[in-house]
Amino acid sequence: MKDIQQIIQKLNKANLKITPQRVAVMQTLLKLRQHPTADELFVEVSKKMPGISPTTIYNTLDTFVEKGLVKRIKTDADVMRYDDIVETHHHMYCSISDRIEDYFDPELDQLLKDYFKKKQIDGFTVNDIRLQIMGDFLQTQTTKNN
Amino acid sequence: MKDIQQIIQKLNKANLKITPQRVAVMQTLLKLRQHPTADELFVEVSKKMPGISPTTIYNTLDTFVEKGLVKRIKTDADVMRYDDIVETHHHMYCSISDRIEDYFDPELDQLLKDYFKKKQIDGFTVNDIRLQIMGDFLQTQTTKNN
DNA sequence: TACCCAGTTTGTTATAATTACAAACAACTT
DNA sequence: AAGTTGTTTGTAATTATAACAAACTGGGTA
Repeated sequence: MKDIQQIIQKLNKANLKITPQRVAVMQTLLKLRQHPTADELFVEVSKKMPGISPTTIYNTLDTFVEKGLVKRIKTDADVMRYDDIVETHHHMYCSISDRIEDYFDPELDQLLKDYFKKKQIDGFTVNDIRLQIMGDFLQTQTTKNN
Repeated sequence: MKDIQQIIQKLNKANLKITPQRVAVMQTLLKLRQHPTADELFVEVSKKMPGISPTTIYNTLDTFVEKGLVKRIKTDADVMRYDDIVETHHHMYCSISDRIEDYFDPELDQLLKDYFKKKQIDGFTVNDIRLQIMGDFLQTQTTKNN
């Protein structure tokens, strides 16, 4: 198992203690295709390491995300939000507050449309493209909503 | 209140019965800035219409989304997913199954980077751009994962 | 205008994902 | 080898959302 060595290196680089649980979670994450959920990881890791606590999975993943070893898909926000604007637009997510703003840009939409018309993705038909623009709102007045 | 008339028209166009609850939810959604959550809507609508059930809020929103009167931000999927790939990439979401695939495209990344370098968004600093490419995987073998 | 019924709303109850917390434990430093 | 700090565990709490069946109502119709 040479990839265990690599995992250990990764953890070390991130200043994390080497624990069997962390190694197992990372190993499983690397092995699984298809972006697993925390629960899927729990089930899978449990096969190798019965008795591991779900909490550990969550903790470990949080730590990994924090250290940049892993990314969360979807947003970091935690609940569904609703938007009465149905026409094409995108969203700016603030990394500090949980502010989310609309971003309209027909020029960009056209650009993307053209791009994907030219560059087909094989085996996939594109219906809609949504940008999540991550960044910071400049500290003018608002740090609210934390 | 002329916007109530517009709401009624919208609902009619979508073949939905005009109920005070639906009007109130839509009205509130239009009024609130900041993409409210279901719960925020519940609180806000409750002010005008005390006793409205949370379930109604959820039902109403689901119906609105179904009829295209409203959009859900984030994904339609329901849980967080994790990805061990930290380098820039995007995701293709299948509208039929809950399959999610990686999409790598350095050319596109460059394009977007250039685009946003040129076109600044005022009051906002862009750190990262994530595309959610919505569509369908062609029915080759897999309809799994539903 | 009164009636009817499909479509809505409601309350309650269930489920599922995630977090809080404190006690037990183990990795690494010296 | 021992101690401190970081990690894991189990349990219990919280939160968002869905299921369900009973009660109700909007709006077409007799």
